[in-house]
Amino acid sequence: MTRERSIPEAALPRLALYLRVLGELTENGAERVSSDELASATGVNSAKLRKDLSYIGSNGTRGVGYEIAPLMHALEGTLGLTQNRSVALVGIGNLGHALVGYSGFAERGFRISALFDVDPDLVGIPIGGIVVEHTRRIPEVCPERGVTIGVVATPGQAAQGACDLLVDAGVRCILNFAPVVLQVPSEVDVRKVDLAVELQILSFHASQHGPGTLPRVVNR
Amino acid sequence: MTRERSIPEAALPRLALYLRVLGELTENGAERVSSDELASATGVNSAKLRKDLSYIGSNGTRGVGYEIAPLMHALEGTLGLTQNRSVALVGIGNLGHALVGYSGFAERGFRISALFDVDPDLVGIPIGGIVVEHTRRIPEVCPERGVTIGVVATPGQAAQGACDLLVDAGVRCILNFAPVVLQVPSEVDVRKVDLAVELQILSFHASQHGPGTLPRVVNR
DNA sequence: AGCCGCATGTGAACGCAGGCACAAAATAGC
DNA sequence: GCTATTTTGTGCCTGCGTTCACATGCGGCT
Ligand SMILES: NC(=O)c1ccc[n+]([C@@H]2O[C@H](COP(=O)([O-])OP(=O)(O)OC[C@H]3O[C@@H](n4cnc5c(N)ncnc54)[C@H](O)[C@@H]3O)[C@@H](O)[C@H]2O)c1
Ligand SMILES: NC(=O)c1ccc[n+]([C@@H]2O[C@H](COP(=O)([O-])OP(=O)(O)OC[C@H]3O[C@@H](n4cnc5c(N)ncnc54)[C@H](O)[C@@H]3O)[C@@H](O)[C@H]2O)c1
Repeated sequence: MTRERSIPEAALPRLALYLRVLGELTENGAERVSSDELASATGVNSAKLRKDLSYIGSNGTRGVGYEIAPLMHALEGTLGLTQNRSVALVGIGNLGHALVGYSGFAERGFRISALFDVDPDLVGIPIGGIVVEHTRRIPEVCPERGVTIGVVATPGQAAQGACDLLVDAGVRCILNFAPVVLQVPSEVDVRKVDLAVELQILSFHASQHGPGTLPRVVNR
Repeated sequence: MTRERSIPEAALPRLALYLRVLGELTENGAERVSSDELASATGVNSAKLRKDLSYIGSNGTRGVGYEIAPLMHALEGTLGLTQNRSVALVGIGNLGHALVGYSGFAERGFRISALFDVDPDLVGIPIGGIVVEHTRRIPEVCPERGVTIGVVATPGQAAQGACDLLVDAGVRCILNFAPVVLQVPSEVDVRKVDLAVELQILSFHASQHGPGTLPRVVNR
């Protein structure tokens, strides 16, 4: 097995993107694709795309292109999607409910298998087919259900505590929606999604675009 | 006014992070902060932090540190947060509802001022105090309400259409939650939040961490 | 008033990522 | 079987971002 030790971090989101677009192409009946086609469908430079694919082994045929099915398989293998990933969600509020109801996770092989909250009105009732457990049961329930990834969607001040419990439970990958910087041991990987930050970056660009950009009516 | 033309793109999320943490420090009664303190609170290298702050002008005092209040003001000015930003949200489903109810936007000066959907059960009823309009009214309503930023939270196949309407309405900044690559004119700035991609990146790291990482029960 | 210590601001080196352009390989056609 | 065509795979260069290390400048102390 060629365990390539060096896939650039910057390539990972693109690999996931290729995988999704390839899935769409398959639905349209395609079996092969060239790097130029896939590049324009994903908005990625074709040379960069080929280099990305080369990180996971040479799956293409020169003069022809890439066979979609094995390429998708290789991508799934690289991203670790062959083993169904089990996800625990902590904090079943507005955002948590939306995440539970989101079909996009299951489609990519992620199964939400445990829900946690501290609200007595929530604990014990099923949401999306899964009974909400009390947060204190994280260290017990997560190993039972083979949880690999933890999602933190609690209010900010509760996030570090939730994170600590997940880490205690052996979870080494955490996706954090709370607007706090989580402190974790070095072996734990945290990714943060901060929507306010996204808006602030857009706001910066809005300021730059037109210096006096106040939204003006489109002339038609 | 020193309009520094060159703030690295990579620094922007950090600037937003500094701003939030400085706000927390203010709540705790702090008035000054050193680059080392702020660096450890944000998890950023202190030299990088100082360089980031230098992009928006020299707000520090050597031997002392940074005065928090003026620094926050400078950050807000740079990020364009002094003018209250008006946000339109298209697609009021599970995710859309969560976004409407999210207080974190208002806290940072973003006001959701228009909601759009095509569902006849939604159009006309108020959600979070704002009446949902039909999507076709985007080009009319957005300029009226001074919308600067559009958020797309429709299903994938509707996202491009929603995006086009926003662009027609003069919106130049778009935050996209749908799992599609939006096509926009070059003057429009799109940021994408794809939760499935985040999970896939975590999944990759989980595969790398322990080669045979199947979640094992914590020994206690 | 002058000196000392301390934190900022930044020059310079390094490393990573992106993109061009071409060589290598495989197929199709003659 | 040989050549032409097409598309992959990649070497090399360029530019950006990060980090180190230190000079700079300011406040406090005597
Ligand atoms: N709603 C959004 O659109 C949105 C967007 C971006 C970020 N966020 C962030 O996501 C987090 C959740 O947002 P929300 O809108 O769902 O908030 P919410 O208040 O609706 O839900 C929070 C949930 O967490 C639970 N909770 C509280 N303390 C807990 C603890 N110690 N352990 C476990 N669960 C606990 C609460 O019972 C509640 O169910 C917040 O940090 C918020 O800043 C939300
Ligand atoms: N729910 C989540 O946690 C989550 C997470 C990540 C990404 N997403 C993405 O966000 C988007 C919305 O997710 P959701 O769970 O809210 O879906 P949803 O089905 O609950 O809501 C979609 C909403 O969009 C509306 N809509 C449909 N066509 C429209 C159109 N042409 N114009 C305007 N509105 C239209 C529908 O009426 C509905 O209200 C999807 O693309 C989804 O992939 C959702």
